[in-house]
Formats: sequence, structure tokens, C-alpha cells
Amino acid sequence: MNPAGPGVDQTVWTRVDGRDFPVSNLQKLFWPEEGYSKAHLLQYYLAAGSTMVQYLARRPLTVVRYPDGIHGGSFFQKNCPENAPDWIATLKIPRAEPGESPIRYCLANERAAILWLANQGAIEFHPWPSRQGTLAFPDWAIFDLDPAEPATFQDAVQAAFWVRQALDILGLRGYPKTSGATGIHVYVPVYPELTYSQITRFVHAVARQIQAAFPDRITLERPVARRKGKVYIDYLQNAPGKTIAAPYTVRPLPGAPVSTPVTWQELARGLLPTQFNILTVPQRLQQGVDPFRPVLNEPQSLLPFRKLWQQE
DNA sequence: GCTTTAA
DNA sequence: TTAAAGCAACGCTCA
DNA sequence: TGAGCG
Ligand SMILES: [Mn+2]
Ligand SMILES: [Mn+2]
Repeated sequence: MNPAGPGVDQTVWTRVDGRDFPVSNLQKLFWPEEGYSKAHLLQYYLAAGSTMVQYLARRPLTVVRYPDGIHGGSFFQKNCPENAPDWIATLKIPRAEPGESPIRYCLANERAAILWLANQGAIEFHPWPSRQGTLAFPDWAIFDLDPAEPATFQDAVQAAFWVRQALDILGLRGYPKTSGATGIHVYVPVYPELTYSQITRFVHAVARQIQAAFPDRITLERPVARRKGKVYIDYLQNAPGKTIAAPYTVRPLPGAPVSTPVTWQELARGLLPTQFNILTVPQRLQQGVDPFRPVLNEPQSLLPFRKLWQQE
């Protein structure tokens, strides 16, 4: 018996950028309260995928899958599924512990790979901050700004401007995006010339300066209970093996929000993270708006700031 | 969502 | 024949 | 040495 009911189709074949693959259960409700189906998810990634793929290309990818929608079970997936089509590139990476089996990551080097994974129920995409060829050297540093209750998105916005100010003093540019939840991510595009631990130390050092200047608004404390009402600068998110929600990834939250790059001007004028979702972001991209393009095209060097990243 | 393993 | 089970994990910090 | 953290 068809679990979706009689007369409801299960699988149709589609072609994306010359790749043929089946898509299933298009009518399944992934966001039941909003009435958004799996088809809405796939349509979103079809529209955003050609932009998003630039930020995923040649990066080992972890996905978070929700095969039965946001209220169903979920799981992280690092190893590329055995049944993935052979046109999806993969990269085998040995684990830190020798003797442990390597992980064969998917690489979303083309839009169709995003769509194939989304059909598997992948809602969230989490790429490494480094790329094939320079895997040990991230090409962006991230200031992950997490407001702790009762602090809000607006507090994260304030913190983002303090990050911008601190970077400006160093002559560096950062680019903000909404996390899709209540936080903000500020990306600093860099040449792949510092290791993960050096990047982490750099972000830590800048974060300490900000925390020292605004101690009642910013915290670097790990225990969640001690962050109350402040914005946590999660510099450790730059450590090896950690990932952050990709630019333009969907989040499994009410309203189907999208982690969306914004200009500093938009951030200053005021916005709600929920205004960027799977229905609105495609229109924004259609108008050619992608404030993150410099993250791809304008790497900066952190070599002059040795004091901020070298091992003490 | 799909494959593998257990009942 | 159907039903589970699996599908990640790692370095840092504080107690 | 172990638990919390993301
Ligand atoms: Mn965050
Ligand atoms: Mn975080």
C-alpha cells in the first residue's frame, strides 16, 4: 500500500544541468505548519543552487538530513552515501587517529549535487572552511556570533558591527550573513596560508579585544549558563573538523529560514532573520544580489598580524 | 531516504 | 516478510 | 580524568 495514499505519485525523474536522477515524495510536507513540501525545498535549491554552489565547491561537505521533514528524525552525514551517483565528486580524507577508516566526503561541485542531496532529505549544508588542494589551510575565518537568552538577534547585529570595527582597525574586511536562526556569521576571506589553529588563534585574539571593550555585552565563556544576555563569540568554530551552516543553506526551523548574506547597510537599517526564507531569497538572488561575492574573489592576507595568530 | 541487519 | 538500526565526532575548557 | 560544548 502506498503510504502517502492512493493516487499520489512517489517518484519522478528530473534533469538538472544535464544530470538525470529521481526525485521522490515531492508532496511530502517538510514544514507542515507553513504548508511547505519537499517540492518547495527542491525548488529553493534549484533557484539558489547556482549561487550557493560557489561557496560549496571543492569543500568537504557534511549534510544534516531530515527525510521526514523538520519534525521527523534527523542525522548528520559525512560519508557520501554509497548509492550516490558517480557524477557527484568525493574526497577521501584520513582521520586524525591512524587506523580509523577514512571519510569519503561528498563535494558539491555542481548544482545538481545539491539537488540530489536535497532529495535525500538534506536540508542543511555544512562545508569545511578549506578546499581540496589546500585542506589544511582555511580560506575564510568566521566570527560566529551567538546571542544567549535573553539577548536577541539585534544584540548579534550590534556585536557584528563591533567585529567590523575591530577588523577595520586592522585594515580587513568582513562580510555578514544571518545564520538563519538568531545569530550572525561574519566571514573574513583569506588566502589559504594559515593553519586551522592559527586562524582560530587570530579570531580568538580579535574576539578578546572586543570582549575587553564591551564586557557586559560580549562573552567568550564556554559554559552556556554563564553567557546569559550576552553575545557569545564562538571563535572555536574555526577549529578543524568544525563546520558552519553554508551561505544560502536552509534551516530546519519554523518559516524555513535561509542563512543569507546581507550588506552592512541592510544590517544597519534593521532586518529580521525570518524575512529571508525559501520563498523570498530566490527573488533576492534573481535581482543579482549576492553580498558575499567578495568572499570568493577578494581574499586577504593575515600574515602581517603575526602577533595575533602565532603560538605564544 | 535508503541500505543493511535482525527478528 | 517486516522492523529496526545506521547514517558524526573532536578538540578545547572547566570541574 | 571526565563532562559540556557546538
Ligand atoms: Mn552560530
Ligand atoms: Mn556557535
